[in-house]
Amino acid sequence: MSIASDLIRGHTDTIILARLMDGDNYGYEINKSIQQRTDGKYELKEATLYTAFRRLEGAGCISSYWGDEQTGARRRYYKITDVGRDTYAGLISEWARAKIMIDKLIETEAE
Amino acid sequence: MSIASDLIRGHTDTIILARLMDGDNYGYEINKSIQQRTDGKYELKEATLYTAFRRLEGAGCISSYWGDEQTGARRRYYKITDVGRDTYAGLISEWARAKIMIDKLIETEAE
DNA sequence: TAATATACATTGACAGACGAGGTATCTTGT
DNA sequence: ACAAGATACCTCGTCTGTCAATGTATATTA
Repeated sequence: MSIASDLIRGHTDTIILARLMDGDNYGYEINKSIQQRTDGKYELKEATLYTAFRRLEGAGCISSYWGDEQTGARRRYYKITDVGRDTYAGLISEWARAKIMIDKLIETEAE
Repeated sequence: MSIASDLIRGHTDTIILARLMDGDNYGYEINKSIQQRTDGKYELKEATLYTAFRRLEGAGCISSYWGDEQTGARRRYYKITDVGRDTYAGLISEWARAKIMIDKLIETEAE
């Protein structure tokens, strides 16, 4: 069973930044690694992915450059910036707090 | 520090259904109990709250009736339906799975 | 040579959150 | 008496993020 995308919404940037914390990477490969990590249960839709790249680049969290592949389709690589690293750290700790808060909110009264 | 609403998005319905699992209640009071549970860190904005009531009622998850207060402002009470209880159970288990999935996705490679 | 995979990108529609604004009643302080 | 604030409801219009649909181009494989 798949997960409603509204539950993932708000994590897209964190997910992408996490992948770039592991090193420079390009869109298609990033999405593949997301699918692998979730055993195919989740993938970012391409439109969502590229929208997020634009957003993150506009915010100064990532920078991009074209790869120098001699063969195959061109690849645009992304690199996380210092701002991006700070943002990532902040999002991680926010998630930790949000998890606890949501759990509290969706609990029913003890019986 | 407050929590980005995009992290809560997708939980609004679950949060409301959880409160109604504890018994019939009305909008203003539901929102108060949400604030109390989070020590004031979170509240549903009124527009969000009433939008969600309409959505949940339209989906058959809740029903509503006017309270018979003799004094003070009128109150519209909501009651969870059987469909709502099933929906709540489904959302809870989906959240459990989503939490695990998100944690996997925002982790960086082990070093 | 057709299909599939790789790899990028944009457009337009849609849904949920929410600021701003509105209505009405009751209580409390001055 | 009267203003301010709390209680309690509601809607409209805007914004943002997601995503289906669509398009481009190259390489591999059946």
